[in-house]
Amino acid sequence: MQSIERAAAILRLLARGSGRLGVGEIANSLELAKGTAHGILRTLQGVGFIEQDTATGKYQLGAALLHLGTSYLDVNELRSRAINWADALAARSGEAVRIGTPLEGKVLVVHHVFRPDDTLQTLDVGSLLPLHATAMGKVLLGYDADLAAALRRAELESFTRRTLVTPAALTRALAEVREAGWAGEIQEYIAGQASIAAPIRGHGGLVVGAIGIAGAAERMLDGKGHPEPSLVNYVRDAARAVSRDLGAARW
Amino acid sequence: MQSIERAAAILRLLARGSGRLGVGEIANSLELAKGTAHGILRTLQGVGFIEQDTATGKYQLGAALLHLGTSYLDVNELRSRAINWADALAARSGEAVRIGTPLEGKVLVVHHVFRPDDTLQTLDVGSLLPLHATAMGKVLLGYDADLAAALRRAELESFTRRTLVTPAALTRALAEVREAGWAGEIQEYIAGQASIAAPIRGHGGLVVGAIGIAGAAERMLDGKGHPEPSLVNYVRDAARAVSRDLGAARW
DNA sequence: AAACCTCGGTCGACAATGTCGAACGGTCGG
DNA sequence: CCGACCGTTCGACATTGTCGACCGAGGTTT
Repeated sequence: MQSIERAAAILRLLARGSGRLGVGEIANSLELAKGTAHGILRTLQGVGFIEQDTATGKYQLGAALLHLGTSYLDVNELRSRAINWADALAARSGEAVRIGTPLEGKVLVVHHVFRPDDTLQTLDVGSLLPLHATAMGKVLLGYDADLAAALRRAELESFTRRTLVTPAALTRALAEVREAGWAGEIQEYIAGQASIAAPIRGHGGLVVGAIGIAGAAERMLDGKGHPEPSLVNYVRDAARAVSRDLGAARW
Repeated sequence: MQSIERAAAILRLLARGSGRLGVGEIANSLELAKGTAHGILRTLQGVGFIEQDTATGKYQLGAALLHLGTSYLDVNELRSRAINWADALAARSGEAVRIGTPLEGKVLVVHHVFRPDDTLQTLDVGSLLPLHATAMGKVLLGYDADLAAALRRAELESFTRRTLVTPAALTRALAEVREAGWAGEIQEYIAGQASIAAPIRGHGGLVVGAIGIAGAAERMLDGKGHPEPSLVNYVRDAARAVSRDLGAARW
């Protein structure tokens, strides 16, 4: 059903570009005839998925998507089961908690609990984080061979001096994740920040997501520069609890 | 482009039903052949807009929609311009602030600032509120004749004893809104709650949204049971400020 | 001020594409 | 064990989306 696929590609393009795009730019990016692109755009506008700036004639994402997106949150079982455990984990660890699931070669944040007592934070439910530079991403990569294989074909973007950018380093890290049953990340995504995450398993023991905490490196690490063991245990306990709620038998 | 329209109808259906639906149910609701519905569903699944429960075979909304929805928030000019004024309004009024825009005969909440000092609230960005039972909705209806005409063909749902359910009462209320330049609502949506809202105007003075506060009726009303004048002024000032930011010349 | 370019939008002919209904195989309930 | 129901597959048909050339408006350059 190629017209729907093309429509989806247009929406993804508009979401990535973070701005307004014209018919010509869209048709060019997707290698479509201008007329074809125009037809799809007009239909998407009709259903409210995109809006057109009356002044410039350019297109941007539409309001109907916001409602669909939050409706997804209501239905998402991973999120609804994890929500209580996430609050508890935030209270025990004193750090911000996130729950993520893979999407388009990134980690989609489906839930986010702010760090207790710190009010100036922005909610990043719906944002996409890199797979190779976050603890949640490493967990998902470690337990999903397809995901790891897909990433190996792409270039590993560097965010800080400590980001793992070579496939060899990443492969080694993922093996450690599988052995340990959890993942850590120290200043590989944001300088001064570290994170810890563990896998959430669904029905048959399959990893469907990850739960993790993130915060200032000095709070997350012990004297030897490793992730604080007590925090690791909090995260692993939370992950196991959520997995149990989801029906994963013996994890 | 009917296949895209049908795909959008399926997504709306899944968002409304707040649960998983089977191929048969979807095909029935939309009066499609089962085979046709299946084709669209499989494509939507391919692009991540829906997911299929492996156990029951039923379909639900997918993760890609969450990212698109939050991407919409990033590009929405109404929201980005209003965000600072909304914080100020919340601080001055001491109440929760919402910004809304019309969508599918409802009010879509595009921004929400919690009431200061009260932490136990749920973020309802992305939710849909009724047009006829909220102050924001009345504002949008008062300044958009098409919207009001569309609602007149539908039944007015009753939420509390005070909800306006007759077209005559609503028409009268909307006339008052236009005359006063703001709208109030007292226990018409949720018992014990009241709200005040004012219109936000875009470029040519056209009303593109509404900003309002909502809270416990005893805090929102003066001795005579009317919306507290000082709060009304705070809301109107905020609405004017946002309108100015959006380029509305002399409002 | 006139010529030019770029942009979003329109149109009509062609065929690729999505539609439909019937048939298949699985599971669940009686 | 039978029957009903479900998601899925398949192939023939024609509807529907695709394409590229053309149009007119707005802005820029000459």
